[in-house]
Amino acid sequence: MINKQGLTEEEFLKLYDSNKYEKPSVTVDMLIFTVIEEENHNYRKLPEKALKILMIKRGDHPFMGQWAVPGGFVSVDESMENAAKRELKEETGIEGIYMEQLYTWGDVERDPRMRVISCSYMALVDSSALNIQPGDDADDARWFTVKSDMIKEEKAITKDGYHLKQYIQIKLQGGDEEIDAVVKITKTVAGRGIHFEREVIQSTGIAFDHAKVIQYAVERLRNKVEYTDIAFNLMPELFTLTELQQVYEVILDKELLKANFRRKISGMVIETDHYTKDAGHRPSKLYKFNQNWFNENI
Amino acid sequence: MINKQGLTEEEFLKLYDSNKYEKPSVTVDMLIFTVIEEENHNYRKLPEKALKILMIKRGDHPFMGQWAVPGGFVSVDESMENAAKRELKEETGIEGIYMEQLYTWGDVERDPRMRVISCSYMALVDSSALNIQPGDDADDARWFTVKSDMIKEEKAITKDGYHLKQYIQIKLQGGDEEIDAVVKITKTVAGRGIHFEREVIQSTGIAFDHAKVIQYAVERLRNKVEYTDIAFNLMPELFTLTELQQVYEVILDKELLKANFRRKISGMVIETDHYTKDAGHRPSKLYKFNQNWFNENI
DNA sequence: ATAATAGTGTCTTTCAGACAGTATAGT
DNA sequence: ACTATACTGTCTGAAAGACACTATTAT
Repeated sequence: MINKQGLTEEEFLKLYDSNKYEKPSVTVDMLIFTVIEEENHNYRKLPEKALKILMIKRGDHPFMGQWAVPGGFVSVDESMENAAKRELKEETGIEGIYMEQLYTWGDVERDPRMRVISCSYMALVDSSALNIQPGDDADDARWFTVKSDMIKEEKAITKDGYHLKQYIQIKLQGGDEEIDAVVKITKTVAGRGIHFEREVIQSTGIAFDHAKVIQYAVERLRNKVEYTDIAFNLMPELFTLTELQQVYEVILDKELLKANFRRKISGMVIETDHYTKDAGHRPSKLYKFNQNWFNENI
Repeated sequence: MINKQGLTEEEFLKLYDSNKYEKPSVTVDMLIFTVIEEENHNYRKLPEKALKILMIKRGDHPFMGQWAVPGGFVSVDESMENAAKRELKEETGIEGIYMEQLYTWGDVERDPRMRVISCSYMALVDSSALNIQPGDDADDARWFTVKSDMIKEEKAITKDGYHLKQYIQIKLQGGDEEIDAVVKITKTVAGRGIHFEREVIQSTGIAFDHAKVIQYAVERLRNKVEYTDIAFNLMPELFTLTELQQVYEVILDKELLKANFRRKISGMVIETDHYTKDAGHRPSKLYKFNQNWFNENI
């Protein structure tokens, strides 16, 4: 077939100049979450758990000294998913874990160096795989406890709708570092039109716009925990139902009733013959993930 | 603050070379859906509705003569969302409608011209705004009826899990054109690892990998219709509950029971004093969208 | 009168939330 | 015996599914 300039597809492709226009840079950002047990002092009590995210201290400008989510540039000859896997491995040594694409951030002023479009991925690691090796262009890699709480909500009525503003505080705590930020989510309703906007309005120590990326990821994780089996990616091979419940509670940031929780997840797990021991109280049966749950249910 | 090379942030930014590495091109693709009434022959019967997507006939290589979703390149000085809005307006004349980001496709061989990363957006238009003007680099723009059906499902057990392959046929029909494709979705479960892959395995007349983008969008739309108010973006200002139900049915591709449907959406609508007339049967009350539904419920 | 749609009432089943109760290891 | 956890049974109310019934218009 020949086009208007009289070229075949082969000729067209040979003549095509892919550098006619200036291009943005593309990066991938990895939000790596895990749930870790905190220190325990009472031999009888079970250890508490906390949701953690891996952050890297920036060793160079811009945002030097602040903490950022690991990530890097996508080169022209690798797929975005492979770039994400490569970054994950380079910066943490972790491989073969659960990963899903979150969102692509395309604002113009995200990076003071140049125009950068960033595609964020969320990865979930089970707490047993925790050998983090900081990469080259980073001073330090560290797990931070994540807290995400709505601190204010405002509603303003307009002539044909309203604005709803939610202020969500992201608090990260890791060792001696405690950094936080506030993300403002604006929902604008006008007539039948609905529009969302997410903006970092305050940040101490969290680099770039990563506070809103983290807030988005936590929101997605909370949603998905309720209706998928995503939480099992945070569990070791064998686990007790109480441990599983703790993971749900830590993500949802609320307490659940044991009997109801067990009823709800009963189809997603398979009993084993193993038990915990030496716990200072009644031992608990160990369970494993039921791979077939999703297909039985949908 | 000074970095390892002894540069301040200002100096660093001045010296930074953003063209060290070759960059991929970035495009936005717009999946514009609407629900339109089909021709009606019986004066008494209500017209049937169909889910439609806007496609553009490619006027040049590659995929010349095939149909593609509207889209275009993101320039370095516009945000991705603005690029999406601009494309929407340029190619269709439509403005100010519902739009959400869907997914970013990052495979290496998506476009024979060069490496292209494509971010897809879904837009929903109400059926009353239908003045489509084809843009410059397109021969023709047309609404196609969308059908998405699973035609085959295979499960193969492996030593520590299984592969689940779903074959989904995308059928587009618009005027004299009838084009289709098959998308294969592979779910690989190995141990606790889960991985999804989406691949176009057959396509007649649908350009690039757009068949899988459309399949993904329809899946998302079906999900969101069930638990959000997204369907109202497809409705005119005033509508009957039967029309609303038809929109739900067309998206979900199944019939719903009237009484249950009305109970379910009762909180999302507000009664008006208006009625339909001249319909060969009992007139119907007109409703409008209840802007406050989401906030009352969450 | 009739065809076709508009609109309501209610029975049943399912599921989430709340709570009370029993069981069992280690010290 | 005591403590902290493991595990189960059941009541309640809300929501989803199924179905039967009444109401109203243009022709």
